[in-house]
Amino acid sequence: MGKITFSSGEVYSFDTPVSVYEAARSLELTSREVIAAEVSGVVTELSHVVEGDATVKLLTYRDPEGAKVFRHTAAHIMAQAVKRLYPETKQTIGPATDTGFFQDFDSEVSFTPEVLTKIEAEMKKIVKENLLIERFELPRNEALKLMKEADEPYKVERIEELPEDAVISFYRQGEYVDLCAGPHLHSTGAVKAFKLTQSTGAYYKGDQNNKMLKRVYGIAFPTKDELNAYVTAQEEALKRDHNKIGRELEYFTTVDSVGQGLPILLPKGARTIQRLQRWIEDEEEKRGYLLTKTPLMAKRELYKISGHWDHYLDGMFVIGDPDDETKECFALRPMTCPFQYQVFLNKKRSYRELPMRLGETSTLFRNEDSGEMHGLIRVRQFTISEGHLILRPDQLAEEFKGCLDLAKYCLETLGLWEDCSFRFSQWDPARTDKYEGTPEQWDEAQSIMGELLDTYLGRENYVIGIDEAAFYGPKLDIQCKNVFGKEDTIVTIQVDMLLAKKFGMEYVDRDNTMKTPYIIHRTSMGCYERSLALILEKYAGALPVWLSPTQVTVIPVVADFAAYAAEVTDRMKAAGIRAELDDRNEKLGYRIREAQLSKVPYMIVVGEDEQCSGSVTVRARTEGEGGKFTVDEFIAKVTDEINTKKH
RNA sequence: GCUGGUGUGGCUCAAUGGCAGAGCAGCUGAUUUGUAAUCAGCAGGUUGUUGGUUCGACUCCGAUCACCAGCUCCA
Repeated sequence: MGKITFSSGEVYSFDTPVSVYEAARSLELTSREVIAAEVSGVVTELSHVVEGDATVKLLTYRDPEGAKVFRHTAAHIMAQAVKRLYPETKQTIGPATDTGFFQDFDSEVSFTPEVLTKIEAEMKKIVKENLLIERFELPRNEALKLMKEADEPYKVERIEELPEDAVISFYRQGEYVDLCAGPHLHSTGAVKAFKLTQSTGAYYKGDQNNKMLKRVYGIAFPTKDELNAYVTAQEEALKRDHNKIGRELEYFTTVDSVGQGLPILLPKGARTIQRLQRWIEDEEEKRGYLLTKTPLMAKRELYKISGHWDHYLDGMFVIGDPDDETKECFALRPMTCPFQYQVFLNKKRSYRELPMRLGETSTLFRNEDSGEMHGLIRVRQFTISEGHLILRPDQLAEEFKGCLDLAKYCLETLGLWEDCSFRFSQWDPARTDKYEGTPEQWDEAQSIMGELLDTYLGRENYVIGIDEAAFYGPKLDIQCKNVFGKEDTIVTIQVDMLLAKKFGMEYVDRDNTMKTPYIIHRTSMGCYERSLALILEKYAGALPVWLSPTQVTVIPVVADFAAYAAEVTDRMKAAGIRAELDDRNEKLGYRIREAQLSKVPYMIVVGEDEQCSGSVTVRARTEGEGGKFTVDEFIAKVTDEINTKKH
């Protein structure tokens, strides 16, 4: 009748339909580790019955698809436990995620840590009961009847939303039945190690106009060791959290009376951002950018032209009464565009002046919702390496590439490029109220940008995000993950014609006609605060030498050598190295320890030997970089690292 | 904004309705030391703020602010 070809090469022939498990078992391919199967490219359960020729790959937890099946079953076990403990709870969805699983419930129960502990205990029972997990399918009307009888309104709604011809499947484990596409494990007994990690709120269907459901997150593994290893790894990752080490290492702080999302950059943080800023401004100057400096606020009238007043008012800090048209009203700027455009608009422009690349270290203000702020990553006042390129159509491709090259150069230099991914953020044609412009204009901008992205990045290297565009145009967002695995945009490059038209930006073309230029909005390394946060996490606080607030700490062994230590410090400072002297009356080992805790790249210890020979003994943060140097050698070494921005 | 959690000196934490405490950091003094914490003393708190319950509140209840995670939203 047919044959099953396993990915390991074995072939099983059969005359009557056979389950994957039976076939694999007869060939002795199963083990306790096998948890699901991919049959002719479709992930399914081991009990799946094969009726014709098929290729089969047996999946374990080590296969990403297998892990998802495993976690999904863990989610069902949690739902079953919740239904046992709190039968009034209504179920909604409960998928596996990249690292674990969650379930959304509609329930009066407050899922406090104590309640989670109770649920975990019930889950343990369900695992111990080792319930068989059975799939069954029902016609639509019977499926609806079943879920109505079970009083699961969200499931009823889900079935009603399914297309007419959809297969409606359910999974049963013990007394628990759930509408679910599957697949699942063979039984509940395999989920040996799990932990419920947190409970939060989540809007039904992700829409904040809907009811807020209660979401419980968990993680699950085949063994306790794997669970413990994961928990330990998470704890280690959190030690890199910029919000923790950035405060401990005194890069920034926050003050209640200053307000949310308004971090105070301490001397170390300010110094590092200053280095970044000078570097970017110089780099952009080399690449033909013209530096501008424009106001941080403007009258309501400017934002009415740009569209911010209609589309972004909630995001702005307004000074004055926005509804009183008889009085002047200002707003702090949330974006630089309308300000920097005034530079172009200053006089009549010729095609010969294009491309005009304008750059500005631009401080912006955005009135984010109170729950949005996060350390230095999401704040209400921030400074970005802003730029607008005003272009003839024939210059668009090359200049777009130039922006990509610059972003790549910046992120590579910071060491973040390898952690970045690309996102083509488009508008949502169904939500025209959110966006300026016509569908034709959006189609034009998006198709141009799509072509540029296909050419310079390759289609396989970016994902598309619908309804993520700026209100005036599509964006390429370069995304970087923080220590919690959450993605944020670090660099953005946007193609826009709408605002140019709104502001009446034109140039006289070769044929003496007026043309509207294309504009690229872009950042080169993005927001300074956010970049600092990400490099603090990347390097666990041990910033590359060129960005370290202090590059060398000079420590005399005893006070007798303080004068020599001071001389060495001064020589380094004269050479442009940020050196500090630590000649406090503390034990040598103690001062070394403090320097290490501060993550300074180099510390220099000087005593009698060094003073007599005019040398320094260097202890480096990174292994292999230390040793004994003459002062000049060491200055040359550090200077080289600063100049090459080594990391 | 919503859900859950947290809030005690600069930092890390103790005190489970009955006297607010420790270590580190800080200050003063002593110690003159060769590679991860020298010794002693001193000072530092209206327990985020605020209202209530109580003979009595860091502790219980309400409000509010901030911080953390998630949702939604965004550089």
